[in-house]
Amino acid sequence: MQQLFQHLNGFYKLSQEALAALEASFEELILPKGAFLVTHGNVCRHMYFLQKGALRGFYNLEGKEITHWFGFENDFITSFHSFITGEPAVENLQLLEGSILYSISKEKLTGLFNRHHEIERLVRIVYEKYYIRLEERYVNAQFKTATERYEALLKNTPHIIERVSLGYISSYLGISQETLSRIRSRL
Amino acid sequence: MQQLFQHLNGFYKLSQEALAALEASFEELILPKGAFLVTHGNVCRHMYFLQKGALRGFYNLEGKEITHWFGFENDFITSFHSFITGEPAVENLQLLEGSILYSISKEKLTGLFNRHHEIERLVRIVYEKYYIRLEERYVNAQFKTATERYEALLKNTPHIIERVSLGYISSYLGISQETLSRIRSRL
DNA sequence: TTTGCAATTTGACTATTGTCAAAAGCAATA
DNA sequence: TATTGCTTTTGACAATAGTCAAATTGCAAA
Repeated sequence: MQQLFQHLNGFYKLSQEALAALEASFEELILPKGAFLVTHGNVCRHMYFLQKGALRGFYNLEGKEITHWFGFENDFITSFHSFITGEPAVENLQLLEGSILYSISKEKLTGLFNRHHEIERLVRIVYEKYYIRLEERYVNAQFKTATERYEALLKNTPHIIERVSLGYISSYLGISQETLSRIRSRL
Repeated sequence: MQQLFQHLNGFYKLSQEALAALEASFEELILPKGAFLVTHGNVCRHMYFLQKGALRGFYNLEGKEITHWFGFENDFITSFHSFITGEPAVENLQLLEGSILYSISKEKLTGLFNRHHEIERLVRIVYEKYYIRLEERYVNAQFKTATERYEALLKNTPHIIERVSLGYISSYLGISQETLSRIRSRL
């Protein structure tokens, strides 16, 4: 739990009381490679913190799996759409490695918001940061060529390339595996 | 101001006190077509609510203007990256039509957060909703073809096509103007 | 080591999109 | 009505990326 708290501290410094309340609300979760946190069609009622491990988010499009997201150490993870709206998730979240996570239900989180203004502030700040990050990914996706996107991945998140198979990465980059293979051979 | 309050009400219902505090903090802004809310290289210290009008966000890439965003009635507008981090904006925000806006400084907003937990809650909820919206745009950008992206635009936000010139729209879709013109002639 | 399977690369060809240049359409205005 | 400037369309060709199939590589189980 120390790792989670330290990470939270990077967003906003909480009081001892708030930290104690959080500590009582998170549950540790140890899951094997291949396990699913969220599956398509089901409502996702939890927010996860990934302490150790890796996972991918993917959905099905015309029979093919589209990987749209990777999560690693110190990421907050959920099907945001489902968690926020309460509607069934359109995507799946699956562990790529055996992982250690901490989970909190939406219900408990809402309760914490009511009792601790500062926890809601922390989450507001986390959303801000995640928003900016997503905006950057969006600009990358929309306005860069396949080669530029791969180069950005090499530069900004090389750990993805080291820990994830090419098939998933090419899907994540929105290009075919063959094209990615050719890009790599050219660089 | 009524329109802003009604819009906020759709996210979270504020008390009379909080509304009064907001009312005292927002400033009306009437600007002509072509005016800039934010320019590249300058820190954006305000959040805007667009009551009437339209605008685009764009940045320069290798001499070309890339339009990455449009704002219309009832949108919250800022250079999120700059507003949140305090760093200089990389993009410009320019009015496409004469517009009526309400503006609040980051400083005032932070003060409101401290005095009114419920205002911070409202903003947290707005961020959630904007996050989901951006996530959808991201998936569209990364995994759909040019034709599909244009069709999605027609279906989800037809007002954009009615009010914005093709040159901006093609840039927004991440395709050349000629390709967009050909897509339109084929449909 | 060898075998078997999955991941990755390569080849040949097709489809999509981009680029540059020219033409057509449209609207304000002199 | 003619002129001007801007937006949109069209044509010809080049570049980029996708698809399908086959070869190669890498790695783990036997």
